[in-house]
Amino acid sequence: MATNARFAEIAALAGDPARAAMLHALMDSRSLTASELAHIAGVTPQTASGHLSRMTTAGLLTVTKQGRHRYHRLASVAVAQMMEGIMQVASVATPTNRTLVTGPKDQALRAARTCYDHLAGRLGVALADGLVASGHVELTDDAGLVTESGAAFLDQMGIEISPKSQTKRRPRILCRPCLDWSERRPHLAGVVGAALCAHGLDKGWIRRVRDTRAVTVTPAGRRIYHDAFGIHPETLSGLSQPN
Amino acid sequence: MATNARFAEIAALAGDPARAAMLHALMDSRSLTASELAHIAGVTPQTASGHLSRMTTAGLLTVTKQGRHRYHRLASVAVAQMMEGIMQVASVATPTNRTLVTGPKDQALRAARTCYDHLAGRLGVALADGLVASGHVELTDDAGLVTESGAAFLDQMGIEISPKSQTKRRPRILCRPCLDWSERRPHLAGVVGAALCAHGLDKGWIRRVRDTRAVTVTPAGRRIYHDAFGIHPETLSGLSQPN
DNA sequence: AGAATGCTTCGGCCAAGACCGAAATATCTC
DNA sequence: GAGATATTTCGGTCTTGGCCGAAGCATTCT
Repeated sequence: MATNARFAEIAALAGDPARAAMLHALMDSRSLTASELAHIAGVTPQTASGHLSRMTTAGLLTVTKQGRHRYHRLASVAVAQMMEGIMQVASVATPTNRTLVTGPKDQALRAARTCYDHLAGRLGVALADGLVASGHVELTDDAGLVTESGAAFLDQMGIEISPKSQTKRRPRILCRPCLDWSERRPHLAGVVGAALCAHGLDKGWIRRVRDTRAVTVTPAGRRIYHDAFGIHPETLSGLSQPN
Repeated sequence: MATNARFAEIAALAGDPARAAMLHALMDSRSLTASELAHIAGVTPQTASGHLSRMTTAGLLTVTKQGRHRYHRLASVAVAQMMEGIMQVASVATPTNRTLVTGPKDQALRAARTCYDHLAGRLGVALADGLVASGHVELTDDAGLVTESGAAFLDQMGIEISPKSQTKRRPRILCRPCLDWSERRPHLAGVVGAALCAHGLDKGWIRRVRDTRAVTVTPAGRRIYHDAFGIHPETLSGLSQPN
């Protein structure tokens, strides 16, 4: 069975600690150089080079050469979604229920992080909750949709979610729920999730923490996320530590 | 980073050919004994035993002991969804675009198969297409929903999609799109997909092919899938070979 | 009880591959 | 062109882990 071999090949590539660390680092949907990835994975450049070339030929990564740098990024959203799936399984407690040791770095990720192109962690879940509470979004574990009021709300906020490819003049636009591995509750992915994340970064409501997927909420963000999105101040206060 | 280690552990477990074959075999959401899985994976019982115990303690599988048999099955839908994600990535052509060799067994899977709890392959996609064409379902790559007419249609067909947990009296019920790895088009998963699959098996519209995830359409199914779901007869004719 | 079946544990073999040091290629800088 | 930086290739070591044969439990059958 050829498909089985390819399945195993892909999974095995994700199954090495060094490569997994690289893939995780690329989950913020940006490009990193080979040396940066080597540093992140904690291996020498030679070793990293081997890993990267294997992942590239397997179709997990794509490379863009720029001068003497080679920028690597995930080859497709499918790769990111595959990783979400693995994280989902990895996050459930084992039968032996060993408590996962969560370092400070991990704490920051649990507070707020990007998940490829959208927001996750407590912030992501709180955003989804706020939009659901105000009737702008309907969500289940399986699917989600933006209501007409939600479409109007997002439009008013200046958040564009109707790409040119949106040929149908359907009143509601669909979004994708993504089960949060740290919170075990759904947050917003898909077109809407990506738009919310991009817009937040653009407007300075949130800011990336250097070298991680973690983000922090700025004062401006704290204000707008409370006023417009209805997120409780107590929730927000835990997401703004600069660390 | 503890989470990274666990991520790699899970992915590595799925990344071995023998284990991958076992997991694939369990994707029909039923339980198989250790020896059956050993046979499927093409390894001796001892080897299989080791694999199975590792996957069980890692939380991928659960075991139910019954007499001298041990029935193994996927521990959760999360595991099945993780595998869908990996298959998704594995199914895209590599840059070198090597054509995947598709044996007869593979052909049967491409025609119609179960994907954990719902239908996939040409049949699954055709079903989704039919429901979309008749306005009973709306689908994008990101999300899907059952329209009011769709809810009425399913109800009339005797397909129950409102579990007791459905506390809200919302008129439309949500479903989940699942990108088909062989057809590269979405089919129906989630509550609705599972209900359609279970109902079809129950009514004898489709039948499982022994020892595989493949299914075939019975004459009764051919009739109803055409009359009620609007699937083109030419599409259906290719799905009924008994083999 | 004795035999057969299903499964697991133990011990040893062996190949795959992760890793690094050294050296070779690119590319940019001065 | 010389030197610095980024990345790859080569060669070799060493650990991991998949595999099976043999033996050991557990359960069921007669």
